[in-house]
Amino acid sequence: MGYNMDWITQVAERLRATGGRMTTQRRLILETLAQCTDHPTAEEIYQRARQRAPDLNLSTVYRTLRWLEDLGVVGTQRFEGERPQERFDPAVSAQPEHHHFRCRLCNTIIEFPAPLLEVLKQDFITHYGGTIESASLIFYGLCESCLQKVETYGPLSFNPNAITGPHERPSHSTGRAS
Amino acid sequence: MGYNMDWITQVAERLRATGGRMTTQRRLILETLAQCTDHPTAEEIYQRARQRAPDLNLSTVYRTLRWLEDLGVVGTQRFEGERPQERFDPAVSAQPEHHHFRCRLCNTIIEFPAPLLEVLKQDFITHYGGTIESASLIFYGLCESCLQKVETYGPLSFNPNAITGPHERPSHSTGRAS
DNA sequence: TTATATGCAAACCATTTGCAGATCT
DNA sequence: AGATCTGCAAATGGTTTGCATATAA
Repeated sequence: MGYNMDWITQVAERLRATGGRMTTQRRLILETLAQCTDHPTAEEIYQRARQRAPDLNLSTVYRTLRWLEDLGVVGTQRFEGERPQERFDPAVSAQPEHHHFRCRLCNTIIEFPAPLLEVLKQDFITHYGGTIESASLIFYGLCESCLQKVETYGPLSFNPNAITGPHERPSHSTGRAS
Repeated sequence: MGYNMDWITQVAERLRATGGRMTTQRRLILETLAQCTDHPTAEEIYQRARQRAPDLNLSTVYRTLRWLEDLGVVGTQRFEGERPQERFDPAVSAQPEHHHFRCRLCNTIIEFPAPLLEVLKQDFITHYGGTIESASLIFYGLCESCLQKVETYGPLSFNPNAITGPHERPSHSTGRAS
């Protein structure tokens, strides 16, 4: 390996500086995060990391992620239209203020900068006073590629990465159905 | 009563138009929602409504809220820094595109319009293509009133409406603490 | 009369936590 | 050695669901 080694080293330093210890599991989770190009759930991180250390435990993953969150190394967000679990974003450390677009069909997430948001914040403060410390902006829609497909093939159900299961609320049945 | 009767009647019509029935419980929940000036959780709606009908059940509240959500009558959002439960927003029907500011201290939520967001959407599409169907924008910070208090009395812990309990993650202990 | 809704209790799932044993320094 | 972690299992809390009964149309 050697990918992003600087990043891991930096995190390890911050860790030690706050009285923490670098363990095998933490290094593994960090390496797993460093390889992410997406926004995985805790479970996904767990599955990926576990391939290299089968006795890794999910609660260790959670604890490590919370610790990284406190350190400002990962961000978290929840997206609509899927199970209400958290997704973790290893990109915050590199680009503190970025926002998210999520494709309704293929679930791809695009990160984008939004410098214009500052104007919106200022607008808000002008009207309502107070201060703004952070902002979350999420766009939902169709990514370019899915848009093309829909335009070509029509709006059929095309959802390769759909996460299925409870909490999806397909039709919240209210009792005996017809 | 008589407050917002139009609104309830309108919802009832939409309901019947889709093969649903207007029941005592649904009317009660609608009336409770009509009186909301905040963004209550399902549990809060349940507690308020239950004062008039003690045998109302929480699952009925959930089912009714989901149905209203599908009808576009209530919106839902989750805010950071509190238990990860949904909050319901009866104001969507009146102002389809509004956004939220949440005060970190008193938890007040301010709804605001953001017409400038259209520019941001256009910006995004210019860079990445695709389409945007909806957007969620949340500002976190201090409302004017809390800002004043902090400026006057200093940044002590002032949190009258704080929701306390698990899921708050005060310090995610990783084992025996010092 | 009969499809639809309710209450209840149980299930579900994401996340957290207590504790005994393992590990870093 | 001694504080800090990990794995495990159990608890927690929000939300959903199956089913028998009640109710609106």
